[in-house]
Parts: sequence; structure tokens; C-alpha cells
Amino acid sequence: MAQPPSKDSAPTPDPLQDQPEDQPDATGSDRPGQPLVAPDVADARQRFIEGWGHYGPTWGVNRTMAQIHALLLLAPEPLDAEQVMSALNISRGNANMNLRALVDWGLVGKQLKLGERREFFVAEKDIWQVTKRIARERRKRELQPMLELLGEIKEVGADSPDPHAQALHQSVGRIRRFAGAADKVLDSVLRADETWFFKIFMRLFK
Amino acid sequence: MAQPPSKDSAPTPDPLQDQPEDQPDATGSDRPGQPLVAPDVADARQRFIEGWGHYGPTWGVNRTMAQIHALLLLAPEPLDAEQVMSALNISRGNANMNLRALVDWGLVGKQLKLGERREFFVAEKDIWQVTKRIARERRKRELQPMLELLGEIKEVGADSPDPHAQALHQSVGRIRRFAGAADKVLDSVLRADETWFFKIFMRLFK
DNA sequence: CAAAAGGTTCAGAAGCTTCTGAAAACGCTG
DNA sequence: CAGCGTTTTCAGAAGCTTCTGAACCTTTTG
Repeated sequence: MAQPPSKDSAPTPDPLQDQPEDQPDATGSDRPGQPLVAPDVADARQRFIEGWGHYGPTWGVNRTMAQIHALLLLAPEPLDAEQVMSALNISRGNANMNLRALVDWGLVGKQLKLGERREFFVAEKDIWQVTKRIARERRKRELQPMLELLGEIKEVGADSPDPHAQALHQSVGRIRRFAGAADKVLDSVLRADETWFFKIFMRLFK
Repeated sequence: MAQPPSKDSAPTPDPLQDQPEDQPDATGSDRPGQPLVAPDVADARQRFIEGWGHYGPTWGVNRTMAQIHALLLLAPEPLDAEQVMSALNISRGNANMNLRALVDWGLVGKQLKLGERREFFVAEKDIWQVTKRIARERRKRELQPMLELLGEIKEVGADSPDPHAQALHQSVGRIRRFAGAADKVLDSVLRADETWFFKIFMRLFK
């Protein structure tokens, strides 16, 4: 995180490869430049999981959590902890911890099958829901505390002649107005029904 | 990053205090519950810088970078490296590195005063510009590579009877459509003129 | 051109986060 | 209530990121 903006002029920023994961490519296909020969399913899965894991951290979930989420997104049916562990080559503790975190975030649901003691996990597959969940969390954890702080100091320096005090007061004011607006926007969007939201946006930005 | 959603029911999530920074409170004011006695300017500055630094990482800039940015946001006039170093108690190397990163991100500008060899730094004070810069960077670095990956694997499994292949194909399709829409929205917003954007939004979400 | 002032670099230190593996706890079922 | 399959916990290990401080480089000026 926080490298400076890519200065390199390479048009393709970076192949999403992360850790090559010594699980060998289950296929042997060596995808050529042309998309004529479609890469095989297992390969695509792998690439998706790596990509999702790669960008997870910038959404606020760590890499393993994101990989588990990706795995579950692609699973046609619920998986148990054991399956997650072996698919991603992670330890029991790690799997348990991150699965729980995913459940806490509301990105993954626990499912109990009758007559089964194991717990199974299913990902929320509706990406819009996923986005809303994350946005909601981050609003609560980041935007709102910041707003509160800004509210507390918004009057400071209002009527001081000192340029430092004035600069403070003005900056805080500007930021507060902006953050307040953003908060309102977010709130509306998060409350809004998906189709309503999309209808408006699709019209505006098509 | 990536703690699970706050389960604690405490309504005030967390005082933005981060590192108490043994620079003693420059004021001695002990702000009471009521905002009658406004906290003093130096105290407010400090709190703002700490808060900004605290949330920086979730925006993609690290803590020190965010603190420097905050410091510059509140400064009535350009600061040089020395001032940044002593205000935040960081080393020369650290200051240099993070200042440069801020310049690369486009969040801070270098300013040369005539007859001065030192470089001075000014923050972009327009928060909407700041937001756009960050959004633009992240779009380029995260959204677009992901879209490219999704494009490459979008056909995989399309006509396979295997449920794994089908699940893959469907998930990838859903995510790709969503990401594509998000990308278009972002693009429009980023191109758009500030006032235009705000006009529409303020109308929609007031 | 020597000294001074400022900027840059980088190897190692410090600090955080995440992961592992093993032990403990849990909760059925016979 | 013993045994078993499963989940949870946690101390230490591993790995990453960031920070420091000192050496190095560059530019200006007496």
C-alpha cells in the first residue's frame, strides 16, 4: 500500500500474480497471447483467486480473507473449513480466524447441514450487497469518527487574528463540509434500493 | 486494517488518539465535556493531525504520509522539510521519502521561493481535488487491472456442463458487469466538473 | 575551490500484522 | 461418561512495512 502512483509508462500495470503458490498449474495450458485458446477452468479459478486476494487489502480485508472470499464466490456449493484449508494451503487456525472475520463482516454466511456437524460457508454472491456491506462498515469506522472530531474542533480559531488559527479554522471547515456531504451521499445510497440506485446511475452515466 | 466489524456496542467507536506523541499538549487546556470552553488551537491541530494520520492507511496512504499531509493542510504557508521533521518528530529520511510520495500522488506541491535553496511544500487544499486524485490512482491501479483479468477469463466455462465451470462463469460474469459499471461511473465522475457533479448530487441527496 | 546547505539513498532496526501448529475446549453420540 | 470429530485459542515464528541515521551527492556561495 502507499507506493507512489505508477510512473512507469507500461500500459499493463502489473500482472495480478502475487504468490505463485507452488501448487502447480493444474492444467498445463500455456495461454498464448491471443484469447483463441481459452485458458482452462482451473487456471482461471486460480487467477481469479490470486487477483481478488491481491486487491483485498486495499478494500480493508486482508489477503487471505479475500482469497477465501474468492474461493467461496466461485464455489458452486458451500465449503467446509477443511476444504478451504486445503484449497488455499493455509493452516487450520488461519482458516478459522479469517472465516470468522468474513462472517463478522457479513460477506460470508455460515450454513449448517442437517445431520452434519461441520459448518459450511457460503459467500454472498451479490456483489452489490458485498459493496454495500463494506461501504457501511467503513462509513461507520472511518467517516463518522472523523466527522465527529471535525465537529468538535470546528469552532476553534474562528475569531482569532492569528493566521495559524485562521488556517486551521478554514481547513477544518472545508473538510467538514465535504465529509458531511459525502456522509449524506453514502447514507442515501446505502439505504436506497439497488434497482433504484442503478436506474438513476445508469441513466446519468451510461 | 481488517479487524472484523465493531461488535462492541460503544457508540463512540474510538477516540482518534493514536500515538500520544510525547510532545506534551502545548496548551494545558483540559477540554471539559461542554464545548463552552473551546479547546485551544494547538490542541485542535494535534487532534486533527492524529486523526488524519489514523485514517490515512485506509485511503491508501500510510500514516506518516497522512500526517504530513494534515500538517500541510493546516499550515497557513508553505513548510520546508526541516519544519515537517520537527513538527512531527520524524527523521530526515522519513520526511524526504514521504514528502516525495505525496508529491507523486499529486496531493502536495513543491514550491521554490526565489533566492531560497530550500524546497517548500504546500498541500492541495481543495478536498474534492484530493479525493479525485486518490480515486483516479486507485481506479488505475486496482479497478482496471481487475477488469482486465475478468475480461480474460470471462468466457471460461461458458459452455461446460461441470457445475464448477458454470459457477465460475456466472460469478465472473456478475462481477465483471458490476465492475464495468463502477468503472464507468468513476470515469464520468472524475471527468466531470466539480460544480456540475455537486449540483446533481446535492439535488439528489439533500 | 573549499565549505556550507540542502536533498537523496540505503542498510539495518524496530514495529506490526499475519500465520502456524499444537493444545484446549466443545458438543454430540454410543 | 468416554471417545470422536470438530472448532477455538494462543504463543511464538515468519514476513512485511516503515523508520532511522549516517553516508553520499549536488548546488550554491564566500
